[in-house]
This record gives sequence, structure tokens and C-alpha cells, in this order.
Amino acid sequence: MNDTTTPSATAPAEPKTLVEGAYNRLRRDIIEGVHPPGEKLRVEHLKDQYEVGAGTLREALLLLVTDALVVGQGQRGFRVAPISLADFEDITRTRVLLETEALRQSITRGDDSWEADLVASFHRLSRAEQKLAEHDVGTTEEWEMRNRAFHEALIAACPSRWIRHFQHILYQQSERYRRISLFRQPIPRDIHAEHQAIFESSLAHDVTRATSILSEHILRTLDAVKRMPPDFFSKGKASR
Amino acid sequence: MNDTTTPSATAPAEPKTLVEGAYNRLRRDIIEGVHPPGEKLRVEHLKDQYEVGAGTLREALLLLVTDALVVGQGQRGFRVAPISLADFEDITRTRVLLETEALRQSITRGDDSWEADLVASFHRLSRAEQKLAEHDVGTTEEWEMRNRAFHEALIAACPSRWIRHFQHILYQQSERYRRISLFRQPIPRDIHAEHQAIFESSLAHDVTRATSILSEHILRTLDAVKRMPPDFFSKGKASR
DNA sequence: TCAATACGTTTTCTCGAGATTTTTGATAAA
DNA sequence: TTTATCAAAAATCTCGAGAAAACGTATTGA
Repeated sequence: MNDTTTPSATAPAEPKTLVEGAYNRLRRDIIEGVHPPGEKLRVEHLKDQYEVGAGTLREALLLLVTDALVVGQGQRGFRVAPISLADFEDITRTRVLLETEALRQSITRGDDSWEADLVASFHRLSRAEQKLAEHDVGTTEEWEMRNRAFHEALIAACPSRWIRHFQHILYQQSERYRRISLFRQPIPRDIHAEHQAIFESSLAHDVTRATSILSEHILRTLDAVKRMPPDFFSKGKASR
Repeated sequence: MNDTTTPSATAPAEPKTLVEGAYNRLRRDIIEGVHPPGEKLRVEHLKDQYEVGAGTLREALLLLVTDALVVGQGQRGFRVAPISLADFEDITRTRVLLETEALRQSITRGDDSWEADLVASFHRLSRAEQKLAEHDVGTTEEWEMRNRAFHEALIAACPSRWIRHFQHILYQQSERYRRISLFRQPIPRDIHAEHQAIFESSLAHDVTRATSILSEHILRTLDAVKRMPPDFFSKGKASR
């Protein structure tokens, strides 16, 4: 929505300020689970870890409230936003609502340039999935970036900045759930096939088919998380 | 979504911290147009006006980025988010998408308690609209609060926190447009009749009718804004 | 007259220290 | 053992000053 909150997912874009730098690193660490859900985020400790002043780190935390990755309770500091199955179900269903609508508009309005970008990002994603299938270590990071880029390319032609903004937030949220759950067990789904089906029907401007497959694609991750051990979410309550 | 960003619209809830206090007052002033769109928000000037330190005011501005009422561009300070007809059209259509879905779920799941709250908030809104019709001065503030409360009561039974969160942001945005445009000219619409129709069909659990009327209700404000003088938005560019 | 450069001013960004508030831990009472 | 009270410790919130960057203005040269 603006420079401060969306530092361009494709090009990392050099942080122009210390606050932005701390914000970016903190966000990555939260999404990757370095700071687990519910953890107390003490300014005094974190300022050393991220090598910035106390005020600067506070501002970075405030910015993370924007992404709903951190919750602040006045006079009682900050915490990593907690997770729960109910929350992920909510995220997923809302994401389906927004992302299918965005894809519908994107396919309808998408021009040659949109198609070209989509082809490119699908190709990059395919390569990453190929490497992933060959069990190359250290490629999940790359896959995550390209998966995000692919999903953003799909809806890039949607003219609604607000839908894209909300989709960005929700994607970020679901990425957190995916990282701390899915990658701990082998992925049974043929994700590449799903992506290919979405890609081809989108390129063919088949709105009905594309949105339908995308919807299933997103919901399938919810099913996978539902099959996690039932006490998985309950332990992410508090750090003390 | 959390204490910091949603200080409970119904009960103003004493700000527990100076940052929250400055945040609340700044937000109100931006929505009411005291700080017009595009205005540069200089910390040095504003800290005296709102009687807080520079760092504190900076944090309040950061929080306003969450609501997309302020945009910050690293190393170049903050501005009131600009407005445009295209943006309002986007806000309105996205709001229709989310708010009709929320109402659908709310009507489906709403119990007796939801109905009771809805009846109460509609009554309060009706009284305010009565006073407004009698040209009582200084009641628009009250009407705004009750109108918001009514719209929130409608979707209160929607179980999705995320949809309600996004709806809250979009409502706030459209309130800004409404205040700086609609109330400058007499309101030709019979808004009370529209509200009554939404109220009655919702209470009757008539999903199709309720969502359809709500949709028209929201879109009608867009039509009204479209009839504003064409140079209305272009002057809200910059302050220098 | 216009463009480009250099200087001075304004503003933002950053940090560390002091004042409040919350939390912790121990002691005493029921 | 549990509950209540109170003091110490830790963390948060707040402020003002210094460093860095951006902006506006005046000067210079063509």
C-alpha cells in the first residue's frame, strides 16, 4: 500500500532507514518461526540482537502491527501474534474470497504484458519445484519467494489496490502457518500440478476453471494443517 | 484486530498510553479533514499541537499507517494519504464484496443476542436521523458514531475476524470521503428508509434481500461522490 | 533569461537516559 | 497448601538532543 509496508516483494529494495531494516529482518524471523507465536518481544533484548536503538526497534514493532504479525497491548509490550487452527481457517477462507475475486478481475483485464509476466514467474516457480523434488537442500527459501511471486503475478492485473493489499497481508499470514507446520513433514501433494493447472487455465482466460482450481489449491493447505497433531497449536500460547 | 489498532468503536476506551491518545486524536482529525489529504505531517510542528514528544508522535504516525490514513516514505517523512475518485471507487467496491459476505454469514449465524443488539443500534441510529432531519446542529458527529455502530452490529455475528478487520479499515476510509464531500451539500437521499430496509430484511433473516439492499446502499454513496465538482479531488494533491 | 551548483536551513532519523508501570519473588497470614 | 500483601526488579513508555538527509535559496556562469 505504501513504501513503508510493502518494500516490493520481487526486488528486496535496500532499506532506506534503520527502522525499515529492522522491520524487514524481524518480519522474516517471525514468519520463519525464529520468534514463535505468542513470544514476548522485549525491546531491551531485541535491540542488541538487531543492533539498533530502543526507540528504533519500537518503531519496527509498530510497523509489524500493520501486518498483524505482532500485537501490542498498551503499557504491556509486544508479542508475536498467536496462532490457532480457527485463525488459519479464517485466513484461508477470507483469502479464497479475495484471491478468487482478484483472479477473476485479473484474467478479465489482463493484457499481453500480464501474460508475459505470468509465464515468466511460472517458469521460475517450476524450476524451483524441480529442485525441490530433487531434494536439494536450502531451496525452500527460493521456492517460497517464487511461489509468492507467482501468486502475485496471477492477480497483478486486478485493478483493485485494496484487494491486492489485503491479499498481501493474508498471504503473509498463511506463509507463517505453512512454514511452521507443512515443511516439518514430507509434502504429499503434487503442488506443481496444481500450479500448472492454475497457470494454464489463467492463460487461457478461463475464469471459471481458474478460480475454481485456485480455490481448491488454497483450501488444500488448510486440510493439511488440520491433519497436524491436535496439540500443535495449544503449545504456542505464551513464553512465560 | 488488537488493542493497539482497534480501540473499540463503541466505548472510546481511555487511552492507556500517550501514543494511543495522540493516535486517536490524529486519526479523528484526519478523518474529519482537519488535516486534508496530501498534507505533509511534520513531526516538529505536530508535537506541540498534540502536546507529546517527537518520538511519541512519530509512533502515533506509524500506527496510522496501519489504517492507511497516513503514508510514510522513508527519509522523507509522512503525509496524509491522498484521495482520488478511483480510490474511493476501489474502496466502495471492495467494501461491497466484504460487507455483503459478512452480512450473509452474520444473518445465517446470528442468534437472539445478535438480533437484540441490532434492534438497539437501529433504534439509536433512527433517533439520530430524526434529529438530523430536524436540522439540529452538532448532531452529525453523533450520527456518524451510530451509523458506524449500526453497520458493525449488522455484521457482528460474522465469525470471520479478518473480514471484520478489513471492513473496519474500509469503513474508516469511506468515512473520510463522506465527511469531506457529502456533508457539504444537502443530502438528497432518504438514508433512513435505506437503513430501515436493511434492518428489517436482516432481522427477517432474508439473506438475498438484505445483501442486495446493503450493496445498493453502499454504492449509492459512490454515485453521490461522483457528482462532486470534477476538480474536487485534484486539489488535494500536495501542501507545497 | 535560464540552468547548474553550492550553501544554509529545515526536517527527519536515531540514540540514550529518566519516569511510570508492570511483573516477579518473598514473606506473612488464613 | 493457599491466599494476600508488599518490596525489589525488570520492562515499557516518554522525552530531548545530536547526526544525517532532504529541501529551499542564492549565487555563478553561459
